[in-house]
Amino acid sequence: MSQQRPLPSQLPNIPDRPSLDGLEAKWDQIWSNQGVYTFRHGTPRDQVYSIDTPPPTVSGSLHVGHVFSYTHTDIVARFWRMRGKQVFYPMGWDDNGLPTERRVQNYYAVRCDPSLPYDPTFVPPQEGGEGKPSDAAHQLPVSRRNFVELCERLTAQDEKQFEALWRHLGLSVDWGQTYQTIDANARATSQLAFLRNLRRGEAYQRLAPTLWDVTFRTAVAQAELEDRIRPGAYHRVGFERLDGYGPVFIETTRPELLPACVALVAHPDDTRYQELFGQLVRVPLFGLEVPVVSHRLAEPDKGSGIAMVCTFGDVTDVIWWRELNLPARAILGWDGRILPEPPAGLDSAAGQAAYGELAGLTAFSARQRVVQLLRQSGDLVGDPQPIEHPVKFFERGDKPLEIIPTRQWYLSNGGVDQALRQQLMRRGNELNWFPDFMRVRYQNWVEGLNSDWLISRQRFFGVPLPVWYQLDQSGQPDYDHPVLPDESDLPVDPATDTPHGYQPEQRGLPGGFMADPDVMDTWATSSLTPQIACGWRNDPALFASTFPMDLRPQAQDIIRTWLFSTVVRAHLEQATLPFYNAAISGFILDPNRKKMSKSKGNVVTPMNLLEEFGSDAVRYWAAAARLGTDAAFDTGQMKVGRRLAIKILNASKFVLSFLDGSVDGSVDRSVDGSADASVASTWLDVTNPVDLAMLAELRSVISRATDALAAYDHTRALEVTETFFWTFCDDYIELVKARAHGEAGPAGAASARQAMALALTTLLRLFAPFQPFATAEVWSWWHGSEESVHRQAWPTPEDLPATGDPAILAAAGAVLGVLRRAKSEAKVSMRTELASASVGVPTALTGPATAAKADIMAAGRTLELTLTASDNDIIELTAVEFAQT
RNA sequence: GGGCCUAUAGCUCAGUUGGUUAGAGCACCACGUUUACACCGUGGGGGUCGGGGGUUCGAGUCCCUCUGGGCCCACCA
Repeated sequence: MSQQRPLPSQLPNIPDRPSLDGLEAKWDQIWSNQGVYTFRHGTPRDQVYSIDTPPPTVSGSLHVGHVFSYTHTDIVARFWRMRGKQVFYPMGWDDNGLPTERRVQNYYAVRCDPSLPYDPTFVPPQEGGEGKPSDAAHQLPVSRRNFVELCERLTAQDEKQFEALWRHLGLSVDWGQTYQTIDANARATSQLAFLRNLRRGEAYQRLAPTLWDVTFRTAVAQAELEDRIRPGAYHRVGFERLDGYGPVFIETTRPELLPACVALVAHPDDTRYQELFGQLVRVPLFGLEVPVVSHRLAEPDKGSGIAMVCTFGDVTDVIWWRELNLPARAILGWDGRILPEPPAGLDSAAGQAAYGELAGLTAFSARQRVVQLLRQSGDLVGDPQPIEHPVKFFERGDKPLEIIPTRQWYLSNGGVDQALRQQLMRRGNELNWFPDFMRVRYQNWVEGLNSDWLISRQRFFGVPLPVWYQLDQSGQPDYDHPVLPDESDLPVDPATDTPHGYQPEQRGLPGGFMADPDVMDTWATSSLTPQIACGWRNDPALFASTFPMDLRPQAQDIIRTWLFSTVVRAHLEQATLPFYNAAISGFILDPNRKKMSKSKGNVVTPMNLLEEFGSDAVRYWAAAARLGTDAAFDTGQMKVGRRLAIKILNASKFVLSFLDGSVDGSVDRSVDGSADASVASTWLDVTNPVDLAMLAELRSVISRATDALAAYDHTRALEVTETFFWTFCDDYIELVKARAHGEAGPAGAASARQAMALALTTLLRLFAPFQPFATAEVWSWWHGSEESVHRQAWPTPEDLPATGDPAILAAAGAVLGVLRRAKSEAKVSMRTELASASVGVPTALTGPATAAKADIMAAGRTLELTLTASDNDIIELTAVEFAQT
């Protein structure tokens, strides 16, 4: 609410030499104590701006890319807060998943064994092991619950460090709103959502070929794949025809899968193989008889045009196997090694002997062995032909994925159900994308889905699937009728908790029960960050006032994972988008234009950066880069940002030095109130055309900056504000300095002082989202530290008078520039007086320039100034006379 | 194989529906101890807008094409 408050007759808080040093710690403390960023519960939805902050992975370190993108989000948060919204700006910590699991194993020298009981008195054998991974033999097995406790303990330390960095950077997060993706509420939320999915038939179990990482020994989802170019070789291998004609030659990159061969396949129109379709051929070495079949996916111009189908060499094999109803003859185990026993059907003595040569070998070694055997038998034609080809990898893995039949949980995501796919496509179109072209990434991904979302993982640290199975009298689980917990019991750990209707002693016994051994994909929890942060499960009032959220800020590389999966969950559970706007930040490139990342070893430690340049400076660098655009790591920009912050301090100090009880520079509108109708009273003193011109220009700056920020274009807002600010400092202040000192009388002084004050209060608020520390510091000189600039109302054009002609300031600046150039070319001080000067001014600018003539003469130390209309369209000096010294 | 982004001064980038002589900052050069600021100020030099073609009175901007860089997707025998 507006209150007319007497201005202090002096402003004692202004230091003689303003400095940025120490502002981060000072203001973080004050903001924290005053709760400047605290979200007010119970605020109606339309007065809330809610942000689905990306929870950083805590088992790593923050790098400069985080500083970059989180700054973008903070600018948005600060803008909307000043626009009067209650900003819901939580911070999550992603401590769920493989990175934490590995780190805890090494740090405490333990490993998770879900079959073990919980030990409440457990003490880890070691604390602080970093560096080399300790091998499994030296890791003490512990229960899942003990393991999770260790994860929580370790990540709590990381989270403190992360929070310290974010505070130093000036993120206006409400630190009372934090969550962890492995905390009890996140686990319960994740399990609850799963149970609801299960109840509606969206989650289901299948025994099916699964993309499998042999290092982590877990299934992985389509979204976690990446192609890598790897060397390989075509091996030309002959299959004996049973009709007595010569052999059929195929080319394969995976000869070790010959014992898993179930058919040969060629295109139905391929004339070369027409007579073979329906016939049997014999697999070399292994003696299996397999049919020759046809399928449209076989490409006549690839290799010999006829391929062997194995169970399973790649995803095409899976398609052929499924669509052609071929038998399964899997030979790879979970560890990626050839299974000890030959598959069904491999009956011949020679075949079994050959298989025995491979059993137990890795795929790589088996391949070499098979090549030797094929050479000996004469079935390999020529030498293998080296090629480079894309191979599917788990994005975190370093061995090629295999495809292994396993029992897994899936969540419907449009990969199978075409109607759902169309709905999700529409959700992507409903969403506002910044920049808009990122929408295409989403569309590409949804269009390319080829299976439902595989959400089960054969890992230990994660949210357990909340499922048990009853065991029949022979001890076999009944997968078709899972035993589920009550929603009120969540979170549960089926490995230690007992389902209703059973006794703990019945675990694992015939007639008893067993736990589903798996945990959920980390994205199965991360995809619920809006539901977790907004209290879907346990705080309906908060949920109502914050969901769907306003903004999802995130990186471009996880559109297919985090963004898409979040859309899926909200669509299935709430039948809405989870958020209305998505702001996609780019990557940070090092000076060689390579993506900066930890693995590339070219990362700068963020805290060092913040300490060296100052947080406002680093924020400036980040703010100067547009959403969706990769940005260069550029300390030059940080220096510029630092210069700007210092300039804000110094210019403000100068302006404030003129303020006393006669000048009301405050536009008294707190962020929680409405515009003060009496604001215009402060305009009455502003009478000089130069002052009015400056304020008119600033009105336009307010409009442009506001429009830009409302459209998530923070770079534009910063640019217009900054450009104006430097003109304000370099031209306007210089023009009116003498008048403000009273050299042109009290009315002129009052006008200049009032105009400067209005400009300053406006500029500080326009800069506040970008330079929170410098602006807070200056605001406190003026209004005391009890009142934060960060809760002031965002400026509106109506705050300032509109009667001025901006051309006056522009013309005055240009004429002043001509006088300065004359002095610069004469190599004299800017203080040097000019006895007289004549300046030719384009006709259209003579009026505006003349309106500022007195200020130009004072700023240019020119005793006699003649402004003449010129046909020329540039401003030029026509005569000058230096004063005698 | 399909698609997206990008190419403007030595560097980092603006350039909003096509419209005077393409801008800023950094860097560079010159000058200046100006009581807001030496973590400074003032002024200056510097660009055939990636190449080629086209539309237009007029193209950095629109179209075609080629090339370089970054990225996404794809069934990888």
